[in-house]
Amino acid sequence: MAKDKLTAKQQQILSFLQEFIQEYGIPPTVREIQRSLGLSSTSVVDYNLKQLEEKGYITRNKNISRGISLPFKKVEENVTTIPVVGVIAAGSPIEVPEDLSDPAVWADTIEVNNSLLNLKSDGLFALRVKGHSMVDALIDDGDLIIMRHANTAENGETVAVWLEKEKATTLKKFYHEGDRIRLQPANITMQPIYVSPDDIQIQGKLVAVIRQISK
DNA sequence: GGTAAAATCAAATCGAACGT
DNA sequence: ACGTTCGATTTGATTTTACC
Repeated sequence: MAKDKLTAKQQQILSFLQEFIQEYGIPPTVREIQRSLGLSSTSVVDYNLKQLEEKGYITRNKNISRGISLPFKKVEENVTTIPVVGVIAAGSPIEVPEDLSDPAVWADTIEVNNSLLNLKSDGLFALRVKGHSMVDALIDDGDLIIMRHANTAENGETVAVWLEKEKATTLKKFYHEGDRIRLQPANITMQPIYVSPDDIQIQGKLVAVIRQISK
């Protein structure tokens, strides 16, 4: 696996590093990191920096002040990093977090080589599918779906929809029929849901499906 | 058999000293 | 001023033990 998991603290340090370098052009000192995280010892910072270094997130120059550097952007030019923000399932309540830029809400991320998918990278997020309501659209339990943020949809598009009454998000095909909306499961055994446009909020459109067949 | 309490072990943190 | 190291301490998770 490409990515080792980071602890919350390491995430904090990493994003602080990124912001600091972004702002001042130079990396912060150990003590500045310490202060910003409210720690009482620099050794904690050192400890976590070592962890980060081992996992390949940073590089450190020994003997030099401000010797931390980020190995040029984990995200290389031809790779798009997409946050996996949660699980989507017909019927059960799932929040799609608003602030996708906050790493804290990411369950995980996936990296997709741009040559595999013809994508604009902005507004993308991914969800793990739970349930079988979309089997006839080649989406089944356990699949990873890549979505793009959107507030509107055309008829026939597959969208993630927030159902105001159920307080849930679900994946369905979208059809606007007169003054109501039909949310059609792509599963012959399941019935469509009819809702008023006021009761739903479109979260995003389906962009791609990733299915793992075996390990 | 099931579980709460106790023991154990590793990871994380601290505070201070030391090195450049 | 800044980075590094080290022993002691705390915290958290895991395993073992003891008891009903």
